[in-house]
Amino acid sequence: MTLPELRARLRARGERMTQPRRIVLAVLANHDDHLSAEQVVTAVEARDASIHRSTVYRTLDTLADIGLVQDVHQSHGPTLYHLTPVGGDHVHLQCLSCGGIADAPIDVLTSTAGHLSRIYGFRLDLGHVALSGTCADCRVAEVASPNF
Amino acid sequence: MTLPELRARLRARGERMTQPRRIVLAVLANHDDHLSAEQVVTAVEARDASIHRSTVYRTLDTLADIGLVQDVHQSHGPTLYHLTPVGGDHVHLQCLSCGGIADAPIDVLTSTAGHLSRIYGFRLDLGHVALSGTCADCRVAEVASPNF
DNA sequence: TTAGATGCAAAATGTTTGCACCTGC
DNA sequence: GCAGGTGCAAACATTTTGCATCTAA
Repeated sequence: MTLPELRARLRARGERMTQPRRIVLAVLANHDDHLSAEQVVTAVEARDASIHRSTVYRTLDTLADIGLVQDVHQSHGPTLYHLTPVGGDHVHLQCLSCGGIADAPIDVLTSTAGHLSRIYGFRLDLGHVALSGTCADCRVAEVASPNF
Repeated sequence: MTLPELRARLRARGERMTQPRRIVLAVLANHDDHLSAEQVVTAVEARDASIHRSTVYRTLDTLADIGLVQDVHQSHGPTLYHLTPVGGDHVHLQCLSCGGIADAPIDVLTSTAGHLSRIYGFRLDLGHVALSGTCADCRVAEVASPNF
């Protein structure tokens, strides 16, 4: 999404396009991986040192409310942020061993989502989900040196 | 699981059954819902005020390492703990609206788990998973007062 | 012009750590 | 007796908040 488009979406919600918001959006747009608030703060400060960390936190919060960014919660460590993907949501796979996060298409969860909705009335929030487990690389490493 | 059994499992790992550990286990055994470390601290202090919060954190950590307790990570808020269920793992469904956590049987995720293992080599940690979404009650509330 | 956004400092929240002392085995 | 566990105090990491000031529209 381009900055004018993002601005239009902000305005549509009665929000203003300010310098800090412009820079936060630019930072997120320049990274395809997921960033912690602290990483965003660092990247924002590199562009404009006068922008305060609390503003970055508030901005990420606002953008998440609006739906322009999504937050992912890790098992350990801080919340991560990324621009809402245009092509639709993805699921996050977090490796408890190396901490890495990989994306997977939502259809790995569609049958689960239907199941939960039908049986429990629970509407699964697909983009927000972070599934914990062990990635392929770490499984190999486990076999190589078991229990260590 | 009874205390003697828990003690045996501790000893099997070379760990000691101490007063703080006894009390933490008793507290967890007396709650079928999931408790935050802070809630465990409060309950433990009610039984023995001399037990320090850091000991509770360390104890929960140790017990989780051993596998006697499991930790669940919420979208917002602290890590929750519960005794490892004897009947096998369950999945946690967290409502982003009311914050409530409900349990569901693991089989809602078994097809997803198979899928992830086959296609991505990712081994899903079923008991650790907390799925975000909206619970049935909050969905009803949404319909009653949309966008508020 | 003015509602809403920001900068700052300070606090809140949740958790970890270093170290001297204590205790279960 | 002694390795391992505990209490304490202090640090740490992440995030939130109150308030005066500033700025986009």
